[in-house]
Amino acid sequence: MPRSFLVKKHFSAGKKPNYSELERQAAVAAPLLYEPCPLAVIPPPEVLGPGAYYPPLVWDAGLLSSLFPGGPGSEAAPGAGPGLELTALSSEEDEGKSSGPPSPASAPPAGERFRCARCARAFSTFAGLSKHKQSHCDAQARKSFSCKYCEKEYVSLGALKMHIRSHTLPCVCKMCGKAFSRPWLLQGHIRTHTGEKPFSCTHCSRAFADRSNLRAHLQTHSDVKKYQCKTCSRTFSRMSLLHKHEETGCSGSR
DNA sequence: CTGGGGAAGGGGCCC
DNA sequence: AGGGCCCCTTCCCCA
Repeated sequence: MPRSFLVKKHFSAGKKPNYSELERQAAVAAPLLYEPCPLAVIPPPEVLGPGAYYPPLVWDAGLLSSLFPGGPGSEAAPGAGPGLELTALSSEEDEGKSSGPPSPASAPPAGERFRCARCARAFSTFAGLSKHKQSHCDAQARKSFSCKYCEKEYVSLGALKMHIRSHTLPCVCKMCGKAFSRPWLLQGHIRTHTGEKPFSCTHCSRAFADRSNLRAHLQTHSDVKKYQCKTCSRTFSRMSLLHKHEETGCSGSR
């Protein structure tokens, strides 16, 4: 799944929000910053000001259903409360509904629209796929919690629920409307508005909003980097740098 | 081109 | 069972 899967972005690619502008607004909107889960809670322009306000593109059930007819949100009762919509988890629905919104770009041929995530065998109907899934051995059958929005399967309901949050994105930033799957992801995002950087480097004066980024930074202080090219023995502070090095063609010497 | 920072995603573990 | 947190990873952008 792409990193940005279903994450609502309100600024065009290549453009970052004006954080300094947002920071100024943060003082005004601070009490509105974090709302654990409810949806559709973007303050009006008069509250946030033009710098922080984005059009009402809240990633809620209504938008989901408009984008994915028959997909996320379309089955939620009109009066259903906001927040995490997990009604989709009932075994009843999991059995009878097709998996979620197929990507238009990756839509398979009509004859194999339903593919078994286990053995990749394709079926023209969901019923055929369901029947096929039951034919798998017991050990495989134990991994029986299937996502209705995609074809991922999990061994536990908890794991499935966690995964489904990545489809429903119940945590919405009140500053910019961006939606996240988990509250702590939203908290990390809010730091981009507030400028809070609670993770400090013990070797230099730099501070980071994210622990993982601090960890990556600490590698820059290390003489021996963590990731080594098997061909030329050159070391890198990040795996991504090593991958990039390998992709661009390691010459085999340093 | 390379290295580094920033932001974000997911799985797994613990309480 | 659910939430919080940790860790790892990826992607984008910039110097």
